[in-house]
Amino acid sequence: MSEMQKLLNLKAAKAEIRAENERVILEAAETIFAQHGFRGSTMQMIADQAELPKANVHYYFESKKELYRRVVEQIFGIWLQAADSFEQSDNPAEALRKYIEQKMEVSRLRKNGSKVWANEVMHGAPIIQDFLETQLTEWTDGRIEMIQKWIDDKKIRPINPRWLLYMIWATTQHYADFAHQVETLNASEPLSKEQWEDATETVFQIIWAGLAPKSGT
Amino acid sequence: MSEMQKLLNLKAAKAEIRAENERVILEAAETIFAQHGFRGSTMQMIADQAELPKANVHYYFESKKELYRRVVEQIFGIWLQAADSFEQSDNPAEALRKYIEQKMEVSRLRKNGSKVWANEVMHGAPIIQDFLETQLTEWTDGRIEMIQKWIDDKKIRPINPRWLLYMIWATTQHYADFAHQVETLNASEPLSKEQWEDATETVFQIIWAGLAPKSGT
DNA sequence: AACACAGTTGACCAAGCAGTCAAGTTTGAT
DNA sequence: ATCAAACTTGACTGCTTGGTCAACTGTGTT
Repeated sequence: MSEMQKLLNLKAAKAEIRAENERVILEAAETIFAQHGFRGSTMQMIADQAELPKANVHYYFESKKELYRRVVEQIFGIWLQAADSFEQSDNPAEALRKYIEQKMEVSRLRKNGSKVWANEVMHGAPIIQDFLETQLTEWTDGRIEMIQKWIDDKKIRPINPRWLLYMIWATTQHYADFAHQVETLNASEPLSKEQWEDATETVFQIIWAGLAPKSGT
Repeated sequence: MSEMQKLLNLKAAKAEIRAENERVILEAAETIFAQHGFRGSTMQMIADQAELPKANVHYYFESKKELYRRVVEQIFGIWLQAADSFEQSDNPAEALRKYIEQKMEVSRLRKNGSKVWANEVMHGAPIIQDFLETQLTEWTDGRIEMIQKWIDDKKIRPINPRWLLYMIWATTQHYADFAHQVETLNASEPLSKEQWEDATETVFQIIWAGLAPKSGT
């Protein structure tokens, strides 16, 4: 083994421990922050969820704020990833279907992330204001332009694209952020696979029927 | 003045002070809870917002939880009031328009209330679970029946009424709960009167066009 | 003037919490 | 065996905060 190789092995082994622990803590933190909000969560709760001593959590993340910021950043990544599905087709019906399906899937599988994001925005986005002002603004403006083009090409009826986007965000995220209410109104049972599919289809159907130009024109 | 009259005057004067102070504190609490969540809000913040000493707030409300419960109950009242507008017409288009308009109006004028409600539900509704299980369930089931009748009468296309209701709730409440995001994406300006009207109209248009039976059938 | 009683308030306290620290342990290299 | 460096952890600390309390004020009655 060369000097370099040894060093790399050591570094790699240590890096793996670090990576794994950070992953575990971030996952635990997402769960706890989603359930109790930032102030309602304690480092002890997060440590217990991660099955680590509290001091160990502080070893990997300087402060509660820092940990929270990392959780929120991760979520924004997922949000952007889902957003890509908007680009996968030039056909409005297909693009919208893909996007709605993807957002519903995120709501189903990453409920906690969605809740943390909602909480953060609801409280004035103290941590992620810059994301909103830069990346989210750019993405939104781009999508609005795209939808406007569909309107100009008479592929969909003329509506304000911005309110359409908000409608899709709101409707799909509702199933994550208000999951507890949705469950309570479903006889306190989580939605079944069939119900998720039905809800997704219904959301798409209503929005698409609401946008499609009158047939025959 | 009779004995009775005197007593009543005194009682009335005192009751008024109490009523007024409770009103002021509840309003302050709604604002603070909306901004910071339950745990993020301190009694001191609420007292400052109400321009009263902290001990005085405790004189009128036994505990932070009690105060919070009162705020949430008040909001549920507003929610139910808005819900009534669903009943004002037998015509689906009119009933839906009224309901959407009403919910958007609540989002505009009672933003804070909506946020507190969202927060409460997102955290598992620890305080208002009974409301969800009784009143909200009953109301929802009633409305679903009503919408199902519209479908049976071919007044609207066949969709799952439940997902439609969630769509309306989500979309309209989005403008309150995510007001900060909406503002940031509006060049950090609150929506103008025209924008509120336009958004309301767009929401109704998309949903109604999404529901209306194909013309000619 | 004396009293009753609701309302007001500054000062205080005990609990809970984020963050620190110093004394450990583990792992791989020499 | 020894060392270095990353990782682990129980015990501790200072600050924040919900809630209490006892003294005080204002008002209307007798």
